[in-house]
Amino acid sequence: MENKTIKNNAITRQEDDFAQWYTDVCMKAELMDYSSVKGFIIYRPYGYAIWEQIQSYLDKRFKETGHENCYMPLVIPESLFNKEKEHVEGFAPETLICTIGGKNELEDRLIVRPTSEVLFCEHYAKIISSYRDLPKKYNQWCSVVRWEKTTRPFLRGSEFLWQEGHTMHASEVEARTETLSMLEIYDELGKDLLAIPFTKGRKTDKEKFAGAEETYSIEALMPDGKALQSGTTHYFGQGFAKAFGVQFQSKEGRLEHPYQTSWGVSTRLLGSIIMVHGDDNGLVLPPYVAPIQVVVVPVAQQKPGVIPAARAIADKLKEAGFRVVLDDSDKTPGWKFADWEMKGVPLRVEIGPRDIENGHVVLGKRNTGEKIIVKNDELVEKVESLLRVIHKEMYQKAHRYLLDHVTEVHTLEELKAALDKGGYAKMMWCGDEACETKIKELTNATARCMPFNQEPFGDVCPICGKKATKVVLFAKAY
RNA sequence: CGGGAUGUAGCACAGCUUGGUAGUGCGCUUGGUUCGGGACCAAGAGGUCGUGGGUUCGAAUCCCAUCAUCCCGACCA
Repeated sequence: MENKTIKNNAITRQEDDFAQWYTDVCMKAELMDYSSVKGFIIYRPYGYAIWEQIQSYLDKRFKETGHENCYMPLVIPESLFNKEKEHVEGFAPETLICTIGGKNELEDRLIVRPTSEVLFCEHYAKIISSYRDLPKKYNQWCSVVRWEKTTRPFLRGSEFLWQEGHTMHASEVEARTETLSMLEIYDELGKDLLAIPFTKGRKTDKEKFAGAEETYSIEALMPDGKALQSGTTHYFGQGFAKAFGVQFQSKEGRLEHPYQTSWGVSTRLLGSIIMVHGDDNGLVLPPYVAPIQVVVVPVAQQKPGVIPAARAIADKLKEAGFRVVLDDSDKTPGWKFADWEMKGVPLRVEIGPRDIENGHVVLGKRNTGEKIIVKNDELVEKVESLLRVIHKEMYQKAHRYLLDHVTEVHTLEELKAALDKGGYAKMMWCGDEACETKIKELTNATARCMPFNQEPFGDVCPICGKKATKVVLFAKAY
């Protein structure tokens, strides 16, 4: 038999060129396409459908926890944007500004929102006057624009889709609780839907959001050893409220500034999913975020009875609540197998004359390649349990990788070695930004976060030798 | 924004050095045979050579500019 291992639509192998592999998957799995403007990508239906799954999970969680959706304008007058100093300095270098309306030059130029803090503040100032008006817990689903210098699909775009929650609270405690509980929801998104173990922690002052008092993040570790910041929550204190004149009268009759938070995740999550789970055959989607959970592939479909049997199986699974597609296109089965593997569909049902005769089907697991024969009357239960198993296996695989790539370091040499290996270098840190900067200069790695489980394993900062009290994770980042 | 690489049919590429009628493979269309891991035969369709300018009788080919993509560095979700 002739060796036919050369595939028509093969993608670059991960070990040959991980970055090219990533781009190949984005394109070949039909997640996105490039547009004619740098950094602005087309979210194709299959890619957008993954985002819709994330949206529907989060939207439900947000509403359950008392948040309301709204929509703010696309543009911010420059004069308004300039009110909070740190915020402006943080975002000014990457704003897109509209200077012409119709045929006239604008007096107050319009910034295409890079984030909407100032718009929410302006509005909140109008509608909040009493403690009875608090808390205000708004969220919006939208896109934002940041004029990025180098861009990559999903990971860093000039425009990206996200949700941004903006809340105002009467007390500091309540706002701080909100900041942490939204981070928790993001973490659960990883556990429930994306099969990604996130590392939760607080950002150092150097890495925090422009204008925030505290920033927290979920970080995901990619197979090339780089960390990807996948979502952030911010505690603002009263900074923005003061800058924008948001005030309320407390129960005691005092005039006070409310305490504010904001939080967001973006389509960058698609990048996390692609890299964390993907393999040399393409995308591997976690079952609960997969737009298509089961694909039914008929074999020898021209033979009488095969298509109807395949359709009956697809219908049965749809009725049971799974997201199912029947592929009765006139490609060969081998082509379909490879194609749906590229698209990362978690479970495949093969059904041909032999199966029909025996009253069973063949199930193929995308994540392991394993094939399982299942009797027709056990199919629904088996699909349900297999999706659960696949999710668990994918989470555990990613979790194992994460655990294998956290290295405790006590010296600069160990830090460098750990970063060369890839993943997080866990270090005791003195808290001085100068040491952080030095690490960046020497290794190009940044402080990803100070993880929540702070178990000191030393008391000397490897950089300056002074007393170290904080556990920090350093890594190269996307 | 600095350094490097690449833009020729939907995709992958050859042709460029030495200027002279646009090529190959895959994909696509039609018909037929096939179908348990990317099938086969036959006949077809499809390209202002990224874009703009220049040199030339003549430019995919030489020159300049510009745009895009990828990689490596400085900024971010």
